[in-house]
Amino acid sequence: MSFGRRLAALDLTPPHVGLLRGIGLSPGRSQQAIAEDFGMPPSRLVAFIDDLEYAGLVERRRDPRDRRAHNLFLTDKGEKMMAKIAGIGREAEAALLKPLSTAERLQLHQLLERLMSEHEITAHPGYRTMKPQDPRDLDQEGANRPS
Amino acid sequence: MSFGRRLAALDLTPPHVGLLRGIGLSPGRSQQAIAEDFGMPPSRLVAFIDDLEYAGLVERRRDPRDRRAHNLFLTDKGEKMMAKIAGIGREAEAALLKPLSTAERLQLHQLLERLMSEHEITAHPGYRTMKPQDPRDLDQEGANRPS
DNA sequence: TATGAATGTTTCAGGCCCAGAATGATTCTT
DNA sequence: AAGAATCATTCTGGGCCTGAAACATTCATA
Repeated sequence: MSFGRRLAALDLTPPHVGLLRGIGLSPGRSQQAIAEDFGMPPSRLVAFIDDLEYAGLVERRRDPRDRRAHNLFLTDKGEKMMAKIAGIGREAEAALLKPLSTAERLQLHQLLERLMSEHEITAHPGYRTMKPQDPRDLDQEGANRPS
Repeated sequence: MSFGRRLAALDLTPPHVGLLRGIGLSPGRSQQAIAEDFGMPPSRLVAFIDDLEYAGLVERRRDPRDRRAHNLFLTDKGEKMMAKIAGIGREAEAALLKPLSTAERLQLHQLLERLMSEHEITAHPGYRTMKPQDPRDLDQEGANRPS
C-alpha cells in the first residue's frame, strides 16, 4: 500500500505529516517561523496546527518572552506518531523498490540524488519540511517520501 | 523551466493537457467515455471541455446517431498545440536530465520503467490519459483531517 | 404509437481548500 | 505614554470538486 493511503488511514494528510516532522526536528519555534519554512501563509498554518493539536500530536505554548507568539512542540503522542510514520515510510519504500535488486536500488538512489542536488530540489513539495539546503533533509528520506 | 510552468504560460493545466492528448489519441468519443477513461465524473469534465473549446483546441460535435451525445475532436489548432506541447515536453525532459550522461539517462529510464510496469502505473496522475486498472494508483484521498 | 424508464450532458448546490485583508492582543520605539 | 510594528487568529471571497437535480433525447414495451 502506498505511503499516502496509509497516512490517510491514520487521518493524516501529507502536509500534516510534513509539519509534524518539521516541528519534531526543531521544536519550540513560532508558528510564523514554521509557516515561513514551509512556504505557507501563517493564516493557513493555523488550521493545520488546530488539527494536530486537536489530535493531541502537537502543543502550542505561549512564548514567555513574547506572549503574542505560540511556540510549537510535539507531545509524547506526537513523538510516537512520528516513529510510526517513519516505519510506514520504510515499509512503503521497501514495497516500491521491491522489484529492484540492492545494486539497482543504490543506482536509482544515486541518480535521483544527483538530479535533486543539481536542480536544488530538496523534497516533494507536499512533504516539504525544511527550508531548502538543509542537509539533514537528505538523510532521512525514508520517512518522508511520496509512495 | 519546468514542464508545468511552460504549460501555465500557454494557459493550460496538466489536466487540460492530459485531456487534449486523450482526445487526440482516440478522437470522436463521447464525453462520458472520456470522463470514464480519466476517472472523473462527467459533470467535472464539462468545465474542462468548455475551456478547451473556448480556446479553440477542441470541438464538440453532436453524434448523429445519438443526438444526446457530444463527440470530441481536436481542431487543427488543437493538433498544432499538441505538437507544440510535445516539443515542450522534450525540452523540459532534456533540461531535467542534463546533469546525467547518456548512459545514466538510459539507466534511469530503465529503472523507472521497471518500477512502473511492476506497479502497473501508466503515467503521472496529473497527466493520466488512460484508465488505470487499479484505483490504488490514484491516491487522491480528498479531504481528510486528523480527528 | 404512446408512455415511462434510461441515458448523455449540463446546471446547480454545497463543501473544502486556499490567499490575503482585517482584527485583537502584545511588544517595540521614541 | 502613544503610536507603529508584530504574532496569531478570524473573516471574506474565489477556485475546484462531487453528487444531485434538470433537460433533451433515445430506448423498451405494451
